[in-house]
Amino acid sequence: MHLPNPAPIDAAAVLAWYDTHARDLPWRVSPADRARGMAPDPYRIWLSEVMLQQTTVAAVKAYFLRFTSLWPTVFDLAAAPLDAVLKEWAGLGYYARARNLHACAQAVVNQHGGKFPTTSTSLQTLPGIGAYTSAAIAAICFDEPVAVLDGNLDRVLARYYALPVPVRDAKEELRAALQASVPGRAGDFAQAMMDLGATICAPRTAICMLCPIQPGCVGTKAADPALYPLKAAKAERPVRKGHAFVMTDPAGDVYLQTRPDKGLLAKMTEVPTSDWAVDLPAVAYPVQGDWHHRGQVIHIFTHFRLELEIWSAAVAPTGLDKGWWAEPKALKGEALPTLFRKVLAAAGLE
DNA sequence: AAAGCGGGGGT
DNA sequence: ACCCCAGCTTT
Repeated sequence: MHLPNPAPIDAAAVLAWYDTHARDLPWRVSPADRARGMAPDPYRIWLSEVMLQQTTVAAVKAYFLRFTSLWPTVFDLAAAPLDAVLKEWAGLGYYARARNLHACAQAVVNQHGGKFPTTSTSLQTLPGIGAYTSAAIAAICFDEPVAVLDGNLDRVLARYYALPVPVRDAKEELRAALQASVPGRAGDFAQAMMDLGATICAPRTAICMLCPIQPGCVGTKAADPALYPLKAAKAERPVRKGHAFVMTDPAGDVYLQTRPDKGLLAKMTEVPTSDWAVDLPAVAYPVQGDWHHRGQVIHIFTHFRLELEIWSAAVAPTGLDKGWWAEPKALKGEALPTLFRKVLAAAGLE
């Protein structure tokens, strides 16, 4: 074991800090309102938590406000077409989240009468809700005394315990240590610890002087807390290359199509491309036309770097049947991931 | 247990 | 250039 006898976090100190330093977030019930008995809306907490998976608060805010404006309740979201949800999600990334979000809304409506389950165990059976999100919803909405452990908390706890191994190799120990620290105000505690990780114990800077749990922090005693968490070996990012084809018809409309149901950017909108390969494939234009090279687009995915050669041409609107022709001014409303917005921009559209 | 899956902002 | 973020699902 790496933590033979981990001291619990001083939850009272964390909560006292939170009472005066809680961030003001669109989906949050403030600690003062919570103390008055105001309870968070599980729909809004769920929506925010799904959006926040691997995504920063700053990026989420506008999407959250847009979604709750369009679909104020889980019934509204469940009744929306998946296409509309994907369009609104475009640009936020990890598009499986949007498909699971829609499926989850429908499950809540059709199988739970429109009410979210109230325990972490039952929440975890829903699409797109895993260990973290189920715990977060149960704690924040229903004060279930459960450990809410995310990447943010991994870092805080690795520092607090001066964890001598990468977090990956001690995940359950950290969870047990956090679980042993959860107080009655479980929801506020969960949110407080995340605020602590975001504002005090941040990835590169730890403002230990302001930290409510600095007295018990082994990382500050033993060494520089910023040394933690220890990093596992890094994997190199491979490169893939391909061609992208932007076609306009005599009316100036752009040819778009829908990506396959599974895999990368599933069901999102794209322009035709070649395969993406280690060696740049030979150019094979989709149809005849006066093709021009419009430069290169580089896009970084988590697991590879993509380099696309951009080609554009004015073509006759025949011989293409999979997709549709879209007016350039309507591109903003399409379910285009950032990659293909870059492609269209390189071709002089958008 | 490992791999696949986006995008953006901070440093 | 690199890091990392309120992770989940599939294999």
